[in-house]
Amino acid sequence: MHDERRLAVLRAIVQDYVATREPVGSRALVERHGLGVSPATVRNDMAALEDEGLIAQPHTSAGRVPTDKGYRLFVDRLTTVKPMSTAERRAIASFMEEAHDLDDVVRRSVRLLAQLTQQVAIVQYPTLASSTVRHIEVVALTDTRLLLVLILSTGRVEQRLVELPDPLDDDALADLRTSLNRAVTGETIGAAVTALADLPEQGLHRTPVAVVTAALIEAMSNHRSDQRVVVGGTSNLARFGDGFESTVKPILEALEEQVVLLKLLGEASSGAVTVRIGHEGPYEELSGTSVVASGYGPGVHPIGALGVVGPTRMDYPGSMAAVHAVARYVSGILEDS
Amino acid sequence: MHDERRLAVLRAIVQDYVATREPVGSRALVERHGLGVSPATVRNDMAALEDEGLIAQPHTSAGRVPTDKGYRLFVDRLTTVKPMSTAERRAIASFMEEAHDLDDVVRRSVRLLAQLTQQVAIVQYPTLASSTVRHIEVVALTDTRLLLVLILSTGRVEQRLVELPDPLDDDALADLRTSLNRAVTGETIGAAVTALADLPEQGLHRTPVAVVTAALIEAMSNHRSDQRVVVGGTSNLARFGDGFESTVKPILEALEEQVVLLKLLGEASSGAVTVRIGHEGPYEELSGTSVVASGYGPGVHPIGALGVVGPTRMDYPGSMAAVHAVARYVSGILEDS
DNA sequence: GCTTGGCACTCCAGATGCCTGAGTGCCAGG
DNA sequence: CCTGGCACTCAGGCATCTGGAGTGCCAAGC
Repeated sequence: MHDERRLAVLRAIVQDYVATREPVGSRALVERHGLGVSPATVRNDMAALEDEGLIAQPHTSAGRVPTDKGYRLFVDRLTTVKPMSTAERRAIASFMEEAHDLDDVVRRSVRLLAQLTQQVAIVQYPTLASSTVRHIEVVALTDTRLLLVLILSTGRVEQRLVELPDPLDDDALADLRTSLNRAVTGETIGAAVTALADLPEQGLHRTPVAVVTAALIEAMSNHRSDQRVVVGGTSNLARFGDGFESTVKPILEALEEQVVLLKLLGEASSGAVTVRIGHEGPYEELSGTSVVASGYGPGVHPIGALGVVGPTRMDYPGSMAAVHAVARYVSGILEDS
Repeated sequence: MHDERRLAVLRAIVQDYVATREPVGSRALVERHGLGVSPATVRNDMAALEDEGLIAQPHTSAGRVPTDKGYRLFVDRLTTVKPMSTAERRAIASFMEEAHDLDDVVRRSVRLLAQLTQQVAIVQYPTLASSTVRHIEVVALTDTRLLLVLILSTGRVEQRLVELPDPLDDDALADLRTSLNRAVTGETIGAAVTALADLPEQGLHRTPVAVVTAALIEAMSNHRSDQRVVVGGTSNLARFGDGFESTVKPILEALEEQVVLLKLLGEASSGAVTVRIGHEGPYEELSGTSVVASGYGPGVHPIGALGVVGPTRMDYPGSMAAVHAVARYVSGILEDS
């Protein structure tokens, strides 16, 4: 059987449906794409595709719409990687290279992704787990209140305020600063935590040093603070179309929950773009949406992730290309910083 | 004439319309509120109110709806300050007191406001202009790359990465650090900028010191970084009701533009709650929305602002009370930190 | 002079019914 | 295996109708 033509029909259906947002019929299909066969033939193919669960019709005598399974097949086998135009590459580069600060990089990435894909963009900060400690700074705000500033290799800067039981004089402060840095500088977060726990004074209770190290350990191992995510392009939800309550609201809710966002981004290795379509995701309410995501980071192991969220009916090739490009660019920036 | 009754009618109309989202008629009015008069009388009053432009009817033979002017009169003269219940006060306190870090305070405030008002909440970080410099830390990442960390009295921490033309050794770094801090610690941002500009080495070009001070001056006077705003509760937009494209989309767009947000919050003195209703705002597209905002900060001069955005048809007394309470709470926290 | 009941009028919203066009499935012939 | 033809289905648009909620005005009453 002409299996390839059937797949071509599927591809055409996906493309047309994405473009028009309307169920696509056999006649329109042969007209808009140059399949050299008659509508009747296409109808037969469609029937077969429907049997396989790749497409469906909203009601009898309406056109066909791809199912989640259909989209899946489309992205897995029918998508040709659409490279970004050089103009686009240039635009990305010039927009991103103005950023030096990590915050800047993240914020710009979000805007860029949202802009490129016309969808909601999500960018996760580099995880703490994949960073090493570059420096710890201890600043006395008053004599019983310290600000700890933790500077990580990825450019992240975490702050923490601690209240001391007893005042600490300048010399003690300097000692503390050097001993802390000696213990943890250059270490991974995991190693730093154990190094801090092993510090001689750690055993004693309620000493300033003990309080500070405890706060640092808490800051480093606290998963909540690890989950920093930035969202942008929410106004693109307006393009979502019909069914506000049922589709947009759950998304807005999800976007407010960092935990949910992180689950959506999932784990992807750097460089590889993951696509999660409709029901494949962990949340029932988000069944009408897809997520295109990628890890980023210098090596193979990602240190963070970014992606876009949109309706299942979305431009997968375009989104995948954009996510891929931005992830690569961010990786590059982080590499040499 | 019975002016007070007319106002009572207006108040009743506003309350009912806010509650039901539907134009309110004369009969329903006398039934739901205990006005001791007949529907016919109320109709006369309504006609008068309509002449004054305080209410309007969507079409002949429909109930009445308050106009912007009507809401304005309502908030100015007909609103009795509804104090928060002690339970609510307690909830606010317990939720907020877990925050120490400024970031924490801001994030929690947003959530809290969104929760209390069931609307979109906006919280601005303390402005740089109203802060004094507490400390400047200079960390060498490599020998030609420094991370400047600027710690302000309000708890804000700004970072900036600078690239040096020539390597800087440890001693020079220490000198730099102390001289910077001697120059600016305790100064207001404005004074700090001039102090930095007056540093002896500033004149020389391309020295490390010159590069660093230039970066600091830029960081302190850069208005873009001054405009940090956090938004939350966007999923409450779903309660907005009808007209997605026309109402919700412009709001989502506005929420992505920091500049617009700041304009919306406007300037309010600390402690006083401002209400901007519909067309009173600077943006035509946001004519269906109102903003309830307040400055916060220890003294009378606000160091930041926060508020909520919602449909003109919103619960003004409740929102005003919530905004007021949160602003006061945030002021309190910042006072003793 | 304000209030009130009555009454005629308006007009939206929802229900009903009809019709058209797009699209399908199937069959018989090439 | 493709194709043209044909009967069938059904959503969506359009017109029509009706009920009900609400109004404005007027004349009578307190």
